[in-house]
Amino acid sequence: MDTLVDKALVETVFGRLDANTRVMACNGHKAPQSPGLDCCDCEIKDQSVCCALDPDEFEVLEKIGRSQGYPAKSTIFEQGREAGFVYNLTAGALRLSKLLPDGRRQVVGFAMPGDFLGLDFEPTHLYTADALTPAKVCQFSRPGFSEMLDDKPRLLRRLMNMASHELALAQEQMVVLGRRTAEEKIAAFLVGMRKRYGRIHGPSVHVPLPMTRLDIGDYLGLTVETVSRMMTRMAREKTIVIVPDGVRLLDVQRLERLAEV
Amino acid sequence: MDTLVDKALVETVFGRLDANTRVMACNGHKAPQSPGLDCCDCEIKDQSVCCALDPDEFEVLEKIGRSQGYPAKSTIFEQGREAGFVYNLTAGALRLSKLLPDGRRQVVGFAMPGDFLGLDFEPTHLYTADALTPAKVCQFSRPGFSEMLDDKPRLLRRLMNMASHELALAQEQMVVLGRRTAEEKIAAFLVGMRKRYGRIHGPSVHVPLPMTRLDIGDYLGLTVETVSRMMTRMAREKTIVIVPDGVRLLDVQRLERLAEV
DNA sequence: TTTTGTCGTTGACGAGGATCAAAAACTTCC
DNA sequence: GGAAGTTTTTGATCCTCGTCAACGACAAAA
Repeated sequence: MDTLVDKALVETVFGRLDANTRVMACNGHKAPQSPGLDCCDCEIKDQSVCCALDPDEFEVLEKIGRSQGYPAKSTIFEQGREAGFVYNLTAGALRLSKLLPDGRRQVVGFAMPGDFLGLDFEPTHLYTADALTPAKVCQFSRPGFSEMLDDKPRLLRRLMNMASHELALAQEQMVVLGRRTAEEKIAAFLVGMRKRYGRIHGPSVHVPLPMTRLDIGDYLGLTVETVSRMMTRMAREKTIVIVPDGVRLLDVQRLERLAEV
Repeated sequence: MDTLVDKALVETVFGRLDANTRVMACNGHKAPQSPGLDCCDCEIKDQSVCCALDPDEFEVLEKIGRSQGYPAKSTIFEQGREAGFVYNLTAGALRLSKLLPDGRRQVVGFAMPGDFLGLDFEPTHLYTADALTPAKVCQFSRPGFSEMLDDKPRLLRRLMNMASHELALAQEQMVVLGRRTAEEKIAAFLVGMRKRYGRIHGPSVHVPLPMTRLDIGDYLGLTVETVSRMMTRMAREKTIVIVPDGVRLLDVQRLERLAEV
């Protein structure tokens, strides 16, 4: 089973790293030719798990990992297939979804840069990960990564914290799915997305939505039509503005009131 | 945020322990007078996390932990309150629930003997844990337990696996909440409870239900009335029989078809 | 340019489950 | 044993959201 962790949490967990640490990590080794890791160019290296490592530990990581790009709409891994890797998303956005035999679908999450997938070590993937935008990941072979975990308890401890934070988010999503109205679901979704983007690009009322209305519906337990209706209603009521590729939040307070715990 | 782990998983993770290990753990120390741990009498000591420890490690555990009984309907800990302990349920059943400000409630899980709560280290509890039956827990102070984790990577590794298994269950519950009909939800619930009891007491078509219909409704995102109606309908259709304190499953195949992934 | 496909929006209608109300069954406690 | 409270069941009615259908906007392909 795969685990997804939040970049902002990584930061919390590891503490913001100073420039020194970063340079050490980057200078501690020669960037290998492709395939291999390309960490000096990594957009999020100062926030990802990697920065928890000493230079020598970093060298091990590099041996078992490599950078990999995926075009939009491509599949990183598929539900039911053998799980060979652990992934750290460094750019782009992913949709994580579970499919029922009759075609019904539940989106269990959206991954953003800094998120980690596959921290569990189930033999097969329990959901499918598709790229919503062109995406870049660092991928590590499971046996190698697992061995490394046994060797680096500090790293393991942090991943543990990330996993339990992920569980907290999943339980919060249960409340949304089980006990909230369509309007509240949309509000909770928009506020949640804003929060996640805020951690990466700083707070803003502009919320990019790389996923379709269908994806949002499958995430919130609604149909496309209901998602569309609710969003146009919110736009009519001047709570949001629908813009290409996302929304602009006009009345954040109202949305937060609708979404409040 | 609190983590709940499945006893059967512990067993999987640790491997079934041989009698030798058990005796060692139990003999490795003198059982302290109350308050303190009372491990020699523990019903599930051969399956709980404790058995992952050497005798000397066990001694540390005993220093920071103590056994504690809770009567039915009492609260072990409450959403929003400061989280001072980590809990290992050794007897009874708990309801784990989140409350919205307006009174709506979502049950995020039911804990059974062997389950672990509070593995995360959030400052406050994110849900309330109430005893459905008289319950017994081993509770450990967080600072002490945390220190121990830093010291025992093998223990940490196992707890990590338990946490990510818990996340997998949470994601499966998202599918139930978001994409299943009332009938399918009940079927999934009954099949799931049967599976959990089966791991503790061996497979049986008799499934005890220590929670009320209201609890079940709050777990599945339904009202009491719908839960009651669906269960009586299943009884009318000879799929189940409703007995005092639970149900007897007559047509497991049909239930599993309704609940299938 | 036209064609084709995907995605988003809107409307009409209906069903599944919620809500409201009340009685029955079961517990708990004098 | 009876009284009071809780839990479960059942019925009648309502309403939110799903379903079905059609159209418009937009992008990529021909």
